[in-house]
Amino acid sequence: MTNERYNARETEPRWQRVWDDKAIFATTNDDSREKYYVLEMFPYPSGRIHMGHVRNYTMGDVLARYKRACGYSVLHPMGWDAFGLPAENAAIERKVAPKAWTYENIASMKKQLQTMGLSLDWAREFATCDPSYYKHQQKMFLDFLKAGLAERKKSKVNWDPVDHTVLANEQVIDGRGWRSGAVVEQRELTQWFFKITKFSQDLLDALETLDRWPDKVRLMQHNWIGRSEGLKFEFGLKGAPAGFDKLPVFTTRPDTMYGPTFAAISPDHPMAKALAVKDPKVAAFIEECHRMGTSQAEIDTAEKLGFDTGIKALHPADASWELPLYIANFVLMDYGTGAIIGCPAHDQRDLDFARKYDLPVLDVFVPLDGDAHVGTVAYSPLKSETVRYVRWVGAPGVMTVEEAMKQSLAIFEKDGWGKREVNFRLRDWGISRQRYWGCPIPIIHCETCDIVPVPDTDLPVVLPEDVTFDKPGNALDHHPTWKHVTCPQCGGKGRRETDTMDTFVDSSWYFARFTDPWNVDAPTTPAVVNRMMPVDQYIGGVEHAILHLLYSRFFTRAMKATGHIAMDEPFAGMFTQGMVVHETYRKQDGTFASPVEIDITGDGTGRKATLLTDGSAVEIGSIEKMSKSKRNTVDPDDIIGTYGADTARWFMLSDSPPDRDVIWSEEGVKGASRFVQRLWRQVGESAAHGKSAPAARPAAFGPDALAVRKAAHGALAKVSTEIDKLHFNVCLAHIREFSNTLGEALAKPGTPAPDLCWALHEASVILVQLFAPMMPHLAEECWGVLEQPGLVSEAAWPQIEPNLLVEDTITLPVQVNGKRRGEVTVAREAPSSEIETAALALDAVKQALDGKPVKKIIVVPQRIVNVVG
RNA sequence: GCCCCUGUGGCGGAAUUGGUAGACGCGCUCGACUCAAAAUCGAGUUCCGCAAGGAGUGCUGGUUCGAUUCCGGCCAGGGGCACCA
Repeated sequence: MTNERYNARETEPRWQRVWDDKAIFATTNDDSREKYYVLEMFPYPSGRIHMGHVRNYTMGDVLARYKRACGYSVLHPMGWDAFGLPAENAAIERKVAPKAWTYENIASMKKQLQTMGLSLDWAREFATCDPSYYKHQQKMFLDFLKAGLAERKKSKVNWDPVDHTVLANEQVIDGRGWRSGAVVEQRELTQWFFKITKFSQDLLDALETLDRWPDKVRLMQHNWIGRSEGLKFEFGLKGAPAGFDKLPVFTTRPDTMYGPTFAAISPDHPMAKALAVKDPKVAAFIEECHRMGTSQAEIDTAEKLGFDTGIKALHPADASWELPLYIANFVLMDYGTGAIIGCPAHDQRDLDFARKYDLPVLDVFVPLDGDAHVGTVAYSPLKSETVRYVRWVGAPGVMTVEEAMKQSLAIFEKDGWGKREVNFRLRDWGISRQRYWGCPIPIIHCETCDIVPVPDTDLPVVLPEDVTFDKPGNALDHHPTWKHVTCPQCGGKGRRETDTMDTFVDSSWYFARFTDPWNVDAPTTPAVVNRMMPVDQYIGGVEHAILHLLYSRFFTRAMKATGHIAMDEPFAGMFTQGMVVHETYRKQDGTFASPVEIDITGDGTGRKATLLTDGSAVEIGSIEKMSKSKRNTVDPDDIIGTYGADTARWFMLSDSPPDRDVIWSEEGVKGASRFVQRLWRQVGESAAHGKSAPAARPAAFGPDALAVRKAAHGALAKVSTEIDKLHFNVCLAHIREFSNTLGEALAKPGTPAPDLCWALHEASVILVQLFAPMMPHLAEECWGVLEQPGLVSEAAWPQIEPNLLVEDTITLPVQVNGKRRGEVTVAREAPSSEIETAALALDAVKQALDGKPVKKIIVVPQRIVNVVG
């Protein structure tokens, strides 16, 4: 028996070295066992890991270690999402080269990750800024180009004036750049795009098949893709400029075609531009529209503005029905056709516009009172006197909006005025970034040949390292020589594309690269990638629910189309973990204090915080996401240094369900630390009993030994199913419960009988295996104490003895009229009649019935008895 | 505005998917050890009540022998999308 406290600082590095020396977490690609691919979202090498990483990688590690024990060939790799703006900012602020800065950060973060004891296959490690990685990305870009999945087009882009770069729609949040927070401007630029919209319908449909994804994420993607069905038709035009004799329009409300009073086009519509050339008033109006901001507040408060062009739009059903055509600021060019039909009675925006410009409101259906009738309003009989054209099939009367839309759409299609069309909100993915620290786009612009792909033999196009950041904008573009090349086609003067790829491209296929990062000739090795992919369980933050996950789904499809992979979906299972949050502390001057700067006294309700330096009071504030600005971060190094990685890992998993936020608290960590010591003690005591246990398994077990064995195998069964469901908090509760039971058995006075000794030792071995995925270092140490062969990290998951999971006698609760009054203990297979008799014989039941006759007895086998009086 | 999720002790949360509500942990209370404190260990801890007993899963109706679980209405908190026609 050992009385020494468990010393994580000594054991953890030791076991990490053992695992490393034996390379037990290396995965070979020719393993014949069934594969299981566990992946956590790889980190950006900012320099330090934070608690979010600790949580993310602990979850993945538990699963990886568990699946390994279950006999799978587990792939669990790690790498670095290494391109991005912070490296350039560091270059500007600290005069270090982006490359050097990035690789130094990788080195120090890797060291930190290694102290966590993760079961990673480091042999597969790469950074996306390695030329050996982005070489293949450039190749795939060219493949996509050939396959029509990438193209160059002029487009209005979101321009971030602070970062001096273009942003994808997905990267603009409330009209601001996702990184800089600057108000985004609209600019017209020629850009490279990935044609994600080619897969709009497929990306939407396939969401149905992703049954191991959170509903929330699927829903978000569903809405983001934004499919809407409607009618596309054309207005005839009177008085339009040359070349515009028809105006195509898309509407999702064909039923409102009976009551339009105007038509409108976007200020960016080609016809508006044509008008502006001739009419300075139009030009001025368009200019005014463009001045309007795109921020949320500005859009909310923006007034509807319109300019009457004098042109008449002719209703497709009746050319004599002329509608005034406006240029209107609220019409978007990039949705539908950039033109709308205005029916003020049934659209709030149209109504606002009509009121402002004094246009009639023709109610198609019900009398108008106040706001426009939208949504699922029931339809009243049509009022032909207010409607210029009515041809309704079926009985006029009450019908739902859906029904009205369906019927009117059918009429319009039948009469040939328009066609059913599907529109998506999803836009093509603009990938050009005017930044240095990214993957170069392998294109040469030639004066005679125009766009020329860099020949495969010249790949990778490597980033130059001698760059300066003394002026704003793209350092790559500023480089004196890099971009000047000869055209590979004509040998004439050429210029390299100086835009680099959006860093989301880098992270859109790294999971596939992990399957064979050694392949120098191709991005993937088909035989390998098609065996190892898809990722069986992907784990990461919900903040990537749309961007990264949607791009990866697109990229996998594009890789399939170009022969680099044979599947559509990269992630069979997806899990979004919650954040790590912490209390905030506010000093008297209003600034925040860090947890290490304060001292907390008092109990749960009367807790008081004071500043360590001068003892002044500190206000304990709200619980927030850990952030530098709130100064409520906790450094993983400090925690691991003080308590050990196992304690940190255990606490990360214990308190909250993994998909919800977890509150990091000093008390909680201490609780985890206590448990580590408790386990160490229990295992020590059990090991001592093990020494006096018979070598062979006893033929029979007494009641005490049986109880211990039942607890062990019960816990084994529960823990197994809960890990599979990623319910780590529940899983840990079961382990603690089992430890409590074992503790009680160990605390019993007297010398245990041989069969109990055997059972205690068996139970301890199982206990150690159960917590090994969460606390692997402690488990290895205990494994040795219990004199088990080899490493627990390589041991097979224990076999459940099913006969220990069923009880011969069971205790059933007895209710009277739904209220619990007592319980009966009966044989598991006892017939209902016997249970009824036993239940009615209970004094408490008789008392509760109070002499009333029994109307009915419900016996649910092995569950409950309910006596209805 | 549209769409979605969540409401359980002082706190984080369990509950075999309709069957003993509060597992497990944190905190707290009492006790042991100690000159004392920390640490550790043990007992208790949903609320009201001395007790018998009663109430109780945001509120409110309903279905059911039985509802935290299913259905309707409301309230509160959180998230996503948004001049998308």
